[in-house]
Amino acid sequence: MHATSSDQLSRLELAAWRGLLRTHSRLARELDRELETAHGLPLTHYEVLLHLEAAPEHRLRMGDLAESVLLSQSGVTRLVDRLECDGFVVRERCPADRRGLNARLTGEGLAKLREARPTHLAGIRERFVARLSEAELRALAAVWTRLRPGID
Amino acid sequence: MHATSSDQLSRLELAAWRGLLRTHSRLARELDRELETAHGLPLTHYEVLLHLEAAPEHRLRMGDLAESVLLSQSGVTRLVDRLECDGFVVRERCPADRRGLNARLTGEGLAKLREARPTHLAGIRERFVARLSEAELRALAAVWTRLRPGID
DNA sequence: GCAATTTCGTTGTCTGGGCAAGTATAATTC
DNA sequence: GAATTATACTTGCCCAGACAACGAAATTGC
Repeated sequence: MHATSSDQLSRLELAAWRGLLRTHSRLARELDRELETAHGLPLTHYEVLLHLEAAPEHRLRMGDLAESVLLSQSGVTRLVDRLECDGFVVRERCPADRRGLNARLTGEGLAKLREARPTHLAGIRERFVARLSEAELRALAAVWTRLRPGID
Repeated sequence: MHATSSDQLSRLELAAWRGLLRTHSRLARELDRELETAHGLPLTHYEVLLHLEAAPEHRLRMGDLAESVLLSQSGVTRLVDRLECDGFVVRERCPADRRGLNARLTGEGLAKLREARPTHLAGIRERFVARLSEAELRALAAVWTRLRPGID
């Protein structure tokens, strides 16, 4: 094995780390392009629709949505603006807490999601899932679990 | 095992995929913040310095640099602009091909890199490397290899 | 029940980065 | 060797997203 001094990374460590950066960068770019050209839908938009579909009654508070799609609150405000313009989502004042808003998926939004989903799933499958064995998928999932913050 | 139909992902597949997105997002954000607050150096800047240091004579063509840091050419043009303002890098017309430019690391740039490196390495170690076993690191490296484009 | 504080979302502003067009040099073709 | 084509960067323009400041509603403390 390579020595692992405190102020440098071994080749293995470096490969594991830089691979994450490179792979993510490439896959995110490719999948976004694919979705955009096939359906005129950027990946961020797709992800909002997806999370809304999965939510009870197809609605989510703005803040929860932000967390789901890994964006800042203001980022989501504007993202939902665009989706509302497209008619894929509507904002509804939340009755229980009148500060809050629910973003709700419209029929049109759901239709768009269903149209785009096969493309995206196929893209993930082709570039990611299908290239890995079940053992490798398990290993990945285990790694992500281990890396969750606050878990020592 | 979960069935793997052609138009949806199994839980395992989903966990492997979404984990990549989440983990990358969180780590990139945290490491960038850390470097920025500790040394006033964004992660992208750090990466340029790092790749230049590793290059022969501490210099790289703009295009090669773009590839290294996973950015577009215009992105690197502007990134090098900023680094040149900071005095960490200089552009030198390439004698062999006078269209081209080399970005060269300055002494100041090298000093800054050396100042920032321990912070960044410690960050990677703490959040990533140290949480994984050697077997897991190997598994990750293997996965990245498998996912390289054009490899079936 | 009225302040003080906290929470939820939006808005103003700024910055980084992508694409397409532009400029300059090199390579190729005839 | 002149004209075309290709390559290496830069620039103009645009867009998405972050942060901080803000308003509105809820919660807490007294």
